[in-house]
Amino acid sequence: MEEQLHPAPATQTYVTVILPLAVPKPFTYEVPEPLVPEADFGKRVEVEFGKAKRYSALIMEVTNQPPAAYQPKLLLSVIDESPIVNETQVRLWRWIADYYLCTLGEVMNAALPANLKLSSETILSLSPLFGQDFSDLNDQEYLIAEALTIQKEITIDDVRGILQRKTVYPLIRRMLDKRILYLKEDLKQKYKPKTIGCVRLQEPYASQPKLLEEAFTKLSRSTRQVEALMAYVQISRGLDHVRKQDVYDKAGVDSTVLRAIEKKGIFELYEHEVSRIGGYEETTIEASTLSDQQTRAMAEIRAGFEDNKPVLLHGVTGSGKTRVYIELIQETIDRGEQVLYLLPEIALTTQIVSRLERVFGDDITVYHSRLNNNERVELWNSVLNGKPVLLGARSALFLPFSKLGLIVVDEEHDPSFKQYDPNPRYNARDAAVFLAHLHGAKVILGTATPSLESFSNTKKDKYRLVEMPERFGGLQLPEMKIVDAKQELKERKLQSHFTSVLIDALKTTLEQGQQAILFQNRRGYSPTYRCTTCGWHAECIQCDVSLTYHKYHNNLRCHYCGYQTNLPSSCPACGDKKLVIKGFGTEKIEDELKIYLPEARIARMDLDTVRGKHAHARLINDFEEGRTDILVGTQMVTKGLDFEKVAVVGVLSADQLLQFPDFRAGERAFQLMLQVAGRAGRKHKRGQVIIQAFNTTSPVLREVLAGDYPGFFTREMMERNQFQYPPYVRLIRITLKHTKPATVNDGAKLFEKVLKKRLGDWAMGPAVPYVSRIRSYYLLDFMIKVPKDPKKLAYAKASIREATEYLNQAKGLSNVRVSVDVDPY
DNA sequence: AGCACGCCGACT
DNA sequence: GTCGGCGTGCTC
Repeated sequence: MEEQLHPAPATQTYVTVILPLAVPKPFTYEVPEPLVPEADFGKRVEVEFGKAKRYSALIMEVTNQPPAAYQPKLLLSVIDESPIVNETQVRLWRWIADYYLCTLGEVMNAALPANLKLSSETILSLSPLFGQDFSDLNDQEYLIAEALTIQKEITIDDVRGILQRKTVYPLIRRMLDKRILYLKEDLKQKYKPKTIGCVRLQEPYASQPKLLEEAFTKLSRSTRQVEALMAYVQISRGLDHVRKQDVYDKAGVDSTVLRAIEKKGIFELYEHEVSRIGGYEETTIEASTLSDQQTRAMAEIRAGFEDNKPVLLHGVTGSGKTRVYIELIQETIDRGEQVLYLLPEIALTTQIVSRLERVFGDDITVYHSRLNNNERVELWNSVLNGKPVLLGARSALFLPFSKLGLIVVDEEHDPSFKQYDPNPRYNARDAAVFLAHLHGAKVILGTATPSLESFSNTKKDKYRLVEMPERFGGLQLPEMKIVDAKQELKERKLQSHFTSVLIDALKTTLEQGQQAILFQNRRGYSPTYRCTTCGWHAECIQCDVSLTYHKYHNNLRCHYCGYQTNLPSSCPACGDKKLVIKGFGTEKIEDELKIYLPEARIARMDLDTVRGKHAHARLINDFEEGRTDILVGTQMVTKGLDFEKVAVVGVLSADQLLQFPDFRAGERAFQLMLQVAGRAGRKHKRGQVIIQAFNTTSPVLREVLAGDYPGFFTREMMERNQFQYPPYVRLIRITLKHTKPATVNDGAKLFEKVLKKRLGDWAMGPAVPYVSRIRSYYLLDFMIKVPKDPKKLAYAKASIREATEYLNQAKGLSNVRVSVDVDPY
């Protein structure tokens, strides 16, 4: 028997991988012999793609089947020791890619935290946590660390140069794991503890106010110290925590004074965690027993779960839905299964989170948009290791759950569960239902104002409906009032945007030491900069929209692309200097309110004022602790906030909500008004809701007034049926874009031809959208209404693909971009 | 998504 | 004569 020097391997191994790019299909690589044992599903691998690009790709399949048409490249390395995703996750990805018409790579991009997606250009720096102790490092790690002490920042390509080798990802991953390296962006978001410096009295003064006089005597040698103590006493009335800063401001002292008083045993300085622990539901949420209503709801929910149906929990604000969730979560944890609790992003910073944290302690983790990349990876791993409860916004859907038992989608109706702009344009609520199906988990969708989609699903017995119509503890629903602004205008009682009814109510509120929330929808009513002579107004140079005036920065900005410019001193069109700011934004409301209620402390909460990392929490904290009387804000004031002392809630202009040019305007208006109304009146007192409107005849207003969801549902469904809108049909919006208007037009004509040939009058368009140009791209929209039938949906999607291919094969039109939005919101 | 290849205008 | 504009097609 002759001996072979190089026995050929019996079979060659290949892997198909997803690349983190918008390439339509998976790619295949050959696995070099030594890497074969490591190459498994769900691990990342380093691959060369194109001429010199390297990416970390994800293994989808290991096979012995060589590709027929080409010779695959070799895999460079296997990055992970164990898989970072499981098969269930990838099944969800596939469903999303298929349902929402995008590539797996795009879904993967949305799903994986940035730290798990290394590429050649990724910039590395030395971790601030890593000292100068190089003794634990091996030779290669040492070389990189040394280079970083000299250069501060290097790219992964630089690492290749330093080490004189091509495969560096596994090494870099190990160094990231060991906290030697950081990715650059992490440094931008340094960890800041969520605390504010506060001051309080030490014992015995804290519990015996009578002794304060003695304290004043003790300090009498220093006037500044007396002033500080006096300031403290004045500020502290009715507050749980007094900020050092407030004492500094009021008494005109600095920290040395406070520290001196601390030394004398009177003050104590401490850091107060900025948690928004509210007063109201504390007692109800943690009550050990369920109310009758909650008990009944639990039974109905269980019955729905038994039948394997998602449950829609329709409970008015204050009915104690959270208490029910807690019960369900506890049961799930006790079974040793995981829970995913989805909330709209903005609601993640509110009281509901701290409530759940108090109940579940370390079992709960919050997945925030503000986490940095290392924290994200840590969280990813903790879910992988079986963390029981995960609270997060829509992207939390992608975390590596292994044994999910329950998904809670809170505020189910909220439009922010739908992502648009970057693919995948998925709806997290709907994807959650599918994810639950994959895990055999239960789903509960909760809201005070169900979306028409979900509610109609209960009518079709696709979902099970559970109702909680009463507020917890017999709380009364607020008194609702619609004020006719047109009438007041006639009677000359209207003061700019405020009716006399609203102003009077606010005055009473302030006199009684209560608080108020005013809601102003932002969309379409932002302040613009106009010339009074010729009517010119400032427009974005890249988008077809007016620029919005921002008082805080004193400049003009585009809300679509972020473009900003200074105020022109004279009109660019006619040269006149009579330029004015026109509009009706929250900023303007705030200013004008100060005229009518000069003594009120007013704060504004909108996209501009909550931009900073802690700004949002701070606004809420101030309001909660009584440092503000009136909170003026946009949608965000409607989300998950409960304040005890809110006596009045005002909706400044219902007209704006109702007149919005969208088939969902009525639904949105109904939801928003009821949500804001839910903020009024808590523990002791019945609240008041004042809705101002010029046109008071809309049926939606009547339904809001009566809190009549069934009436609203029936009427709205009739309209949707009449005009063929969801939930009666499925909508798909297709947007074509190009930098040249003529090119999009030509493209749209071609696209239309194919689409209409296949889809007939399901297809509508092309139409110029409301905003016709964004970031220098001209847009044209098609809308497709597909009957609710899976086969027809598949046919419609195939037709869209065909039309897109046809368009991109046409000469001169290949770079017309086509984006598809299934179930647009 | 990148990136190279390739074919037509304003410049040393 | 070349530099460079971006339209086109490909990447295992």
